[in-house]
Amino acid sequence: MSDMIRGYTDTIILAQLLRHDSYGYELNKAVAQASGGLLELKEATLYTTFRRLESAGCIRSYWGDETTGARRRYYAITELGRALYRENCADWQTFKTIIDTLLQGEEEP
Amino acid sequence: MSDMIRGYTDTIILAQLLRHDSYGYELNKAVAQASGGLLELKEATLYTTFRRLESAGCIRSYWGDETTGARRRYYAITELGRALYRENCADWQTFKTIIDTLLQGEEEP
DNA sequence: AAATATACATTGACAGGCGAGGTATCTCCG
DNA sequence: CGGAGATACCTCGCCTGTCAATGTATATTT
Repeated sequence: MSDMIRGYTDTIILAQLLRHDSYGYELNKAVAQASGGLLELKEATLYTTFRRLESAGCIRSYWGDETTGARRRYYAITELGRALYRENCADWQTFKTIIDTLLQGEEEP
Repeated sequence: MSDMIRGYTDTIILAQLLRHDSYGYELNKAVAQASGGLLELKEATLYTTFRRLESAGCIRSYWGDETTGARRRYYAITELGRALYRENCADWQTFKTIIDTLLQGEEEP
């Protein structure tokens, strides 16, 4: 079930941008690589998430000054984005504990 | 963000039914209690999930023989349900590792 | 008689993920 | 030169799972 990913794309992207500014294509590769190829954001998801995060004021974008190759839109995390990231990480820790507890399905003796 | 829960209701329910047959209302309370009140399935979600799992052959239902009080529809996990549960648990372990890795957003030195 | 708890169920809205499709640039190979 | 493939961006529309709202019925408590 790949809708486990639901609700994490935001945080995953924010985590990457926390390291350094990045652009869609690169960020996507970084995520794929960091997850050992197990998880990759789909382009449609990636870009709609960028839009969402930007209009929420969690990231901001600017065009790179490539003199060659395709243009790149870079994204940077904002202070609001950092706050959201911290909150989401805390939520993740809590959630993890809850699910771990709930998934201890043990049969009757 | 409560759409972290997305994709786990199935597994949570299956985990409960693995312990013993149960019915909606009771199962719901059990989950709420087990999670320390931090997570509760909404009734609409609960019942639509029952429908989904049943038509997928992962659970089966039967009416309780209450002589008093409201009628109860009990659910039991099937072999298919057990298989799904095992699979989902494995997925959860994998997913947990991936997210933990990805959320290590460290700033540049 | 009314409120509360138990117990089940459906409808319709909403949001996020994503398949499919599209644009443009640059490099490499034959 | 032409075509394939990588880089790089973007959008439309569908699908699916969650959930607020609403409704039913029974039993107990006040």
